[in-house]
Amino acid sequence: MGDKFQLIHDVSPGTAGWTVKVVVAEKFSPRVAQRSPTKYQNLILMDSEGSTVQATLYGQNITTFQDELILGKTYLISNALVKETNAEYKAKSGEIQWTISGRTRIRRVEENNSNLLISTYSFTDFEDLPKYMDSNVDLSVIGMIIDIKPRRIIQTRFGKECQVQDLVLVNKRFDTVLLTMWEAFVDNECKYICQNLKKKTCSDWKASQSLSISTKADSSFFIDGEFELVEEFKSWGHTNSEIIDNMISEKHYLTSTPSKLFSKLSVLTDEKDFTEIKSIQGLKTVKQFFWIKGRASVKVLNQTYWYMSCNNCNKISSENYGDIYPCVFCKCTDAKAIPRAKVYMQLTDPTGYINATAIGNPAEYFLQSNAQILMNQTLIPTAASMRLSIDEDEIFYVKAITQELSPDCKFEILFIVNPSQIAGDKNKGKAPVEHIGEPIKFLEPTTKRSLFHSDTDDAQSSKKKCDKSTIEITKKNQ
DNA sequence: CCCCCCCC
Repeated sequence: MGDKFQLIHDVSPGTAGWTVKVVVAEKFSPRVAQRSPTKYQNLILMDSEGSTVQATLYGQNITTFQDELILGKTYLISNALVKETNAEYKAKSGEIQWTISGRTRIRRVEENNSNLLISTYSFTDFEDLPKYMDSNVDLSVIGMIIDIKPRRIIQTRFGKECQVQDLVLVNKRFDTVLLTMWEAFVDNECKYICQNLKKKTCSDWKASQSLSISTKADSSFFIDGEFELVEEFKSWGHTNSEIIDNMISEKHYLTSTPSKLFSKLSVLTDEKDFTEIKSIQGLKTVKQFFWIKGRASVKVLNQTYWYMSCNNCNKISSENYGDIYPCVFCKCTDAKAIPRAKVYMQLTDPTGYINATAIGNPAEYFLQSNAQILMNQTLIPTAASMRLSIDEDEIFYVKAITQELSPDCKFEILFIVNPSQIAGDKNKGKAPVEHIGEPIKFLEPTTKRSLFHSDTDDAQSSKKKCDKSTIEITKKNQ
């Protein structure tokens, strides 16, 4: 890791223009907030000095960035939202948290910093595992996978059905342990391991497949995509390929496993990991559309009247104007970063007022400006530089988004129609042909889910899954 | 369709 970049400690709330090179040291499973339907995912990032910072992803960004921030990989990160952790919860003052969102710039660096990462782990010897049985401690082990058993369904003591799958690990002393993967780990990590197993010849695989497992909290465990994480196991595997071959083919560690030795180190018993159905039953986002005839004006002058966007999907971009880049949202490989107008304003009619946001065309129409001008404008605008209020009635098509736990609706202006454009009452109730706004598109509801996302998506519906992996002890192989 | 923020 070079040192031309800042370190985690150099970045405080308000620090500008920073870039930190980090390794994704831990990646926790996405969770649903206890007091709101918000989904969040915490990561631990580590810089070249081994300092760490907690980074959080929210909502849709979790799936958006899941292939972007891979455990064990190195990234250059800039422009994350940096703030002190909530005073209500922080253990000590000065604790910093990064929020990763669409405006965060993330660049993959092809560097292997696994040694740095590994150096922060303390691994428990397989032979010491029995003393931790049933103690519910978090620990890490390191080893090579030499077998994957079929997945199976078990019933927990609460009657819940869980899918599990066993892996057999071997360490450098040829001790074996059975690692049981639970729920989402079966769908994700086990599937991933199996895929790689099929792609490679047996000797390639066993010689290079190495991993470290952390049962820390609900953290994912490490499996490096290219299996380069634990170099030392590569050479060990090559040197001892005959013995490992024999273990794989003979499987004598299985026949010599007394079932009574199977005892879980940790069981999912934490009641607070489960969600009461009644607390999620009524939750839904209500969206309503309606028309308002009235006037609009900007009340908050000091706001940002634009954001950098993807020319393909309009989502926020972390790139510089004009740059061609792969968009994390729409996956367009040659997206272009272009400004998009945005304005926060107040709508009034004789009965009252609401605050509303307009984005894109309606914003440009209202401001009588365009995104590029807005982007280049450095001073707080005045009425001379853009229109800040409309002095005659216009018709606004507004979307209301009611948010759980937020007392106020948020309003968004989808388009603006000048009343003169509407000829008489014949068009009443119809969308006008000429409107100032985005083209109206009627899209089939789409789902962005893919198989590999099912973990996160299920996590919010069924709340927290039991995604801990437990280590079960098998008889040693010698 | 887009912005903002969000959790322990």
